Amino acid sequence: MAKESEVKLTRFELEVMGALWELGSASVRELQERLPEGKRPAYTTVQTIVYRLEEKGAVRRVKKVGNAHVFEPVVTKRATVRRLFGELLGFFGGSPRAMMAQLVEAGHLTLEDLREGEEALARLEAGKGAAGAGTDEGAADKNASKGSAAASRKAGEGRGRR
Amino acid sequence: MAKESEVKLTRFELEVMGALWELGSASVRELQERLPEGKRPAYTTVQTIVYRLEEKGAVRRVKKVGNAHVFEPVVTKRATVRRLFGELLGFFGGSPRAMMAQLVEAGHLTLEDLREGEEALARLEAGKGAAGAGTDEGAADKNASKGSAAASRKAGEGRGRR
DNA sequence: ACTGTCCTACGACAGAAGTAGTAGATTCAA
DNA sequence: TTGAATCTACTACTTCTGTCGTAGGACAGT
Repeated sequence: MAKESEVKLTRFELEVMGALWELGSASVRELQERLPEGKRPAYTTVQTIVYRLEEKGAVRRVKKVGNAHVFEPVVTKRATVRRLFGELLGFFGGSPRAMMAQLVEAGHLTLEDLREGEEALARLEAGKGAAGAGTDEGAADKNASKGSAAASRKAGEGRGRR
Repeated sequence: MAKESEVKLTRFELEVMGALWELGSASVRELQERLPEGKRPAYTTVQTIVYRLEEKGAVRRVKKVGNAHVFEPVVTKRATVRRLFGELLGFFGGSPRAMMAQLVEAGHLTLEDLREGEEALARLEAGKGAAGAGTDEGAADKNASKGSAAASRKAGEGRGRR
């Protein structure tokens, strides 16, 4: 079985995926508008990226709103972060410890951050043993942190004609 | 001043830099041989990468051993890890905490790893206040974890004749 | 002085990535 | 039914990356 987490994404593709993970699902235009002002490419540029992401199997179109396709992530943020984290680890001989040390020394991680990690660990310990928990994976992240305002704007809003 | 940490490195370039950070300084051949067997490209391929790294200002040639140039990193591992880590953070809205949580949940970080972080932090607390500590940066990492056996092999070894 | 080995400097290329324009189909509101 | 506003599906181009090959220079040993 072709591991979905095998897909290699470029920086820009990751950028778009990031937006998509946030929105949960979105149209090309929504994704474009979600990109930081500074580096916001033309609509068709984003479209191309989305198409390529589709070819790579990282996203898929789920429905149409108005005449626009709405895309949804296929590869999870989790799986992707895993991969990227792994690459980072590579620089430390695969030792998370060595990495932690440097991150802390460089001031990227505070005591609170570490504590949070421990708490997460505790939470995990507590709520496990039940149904298939653990490394889950499988479907797109449902952890859309912010407003999952998919399909808003003008694209298919107050249209009920016919 | 042009931030040296601004240099964008590709995956493969990072791979080579990783080898160079380990060795401290090395010739093209040494770098090539340090790459994992599976994906060890031709000598000239590595050479090209090194040249491009030189153009980007990520490495520089420090001397010649025999007739081979010896390169040394200019951008630090630390600065690079910082950048990459920052990119990862981007997926979590810049919140190290959120990231820690996910990393822990995904089983990438164990309690020991977190502890190590805390210890590093403690060490930091303890040994600070003295000479220029802190976020240092500036010169190439001197933390060559393993054998900094730069310039070994045949390239300029047992050649003392004339 | 000759020769084999190892480097360096370039030059080439194919494929990936980034960036967009265009023609034609859809949709929506008058 | 018309027209403006959008989209989609291509097509195109330029850079960037990954990969090498080759010609010619340096050296070390014979």
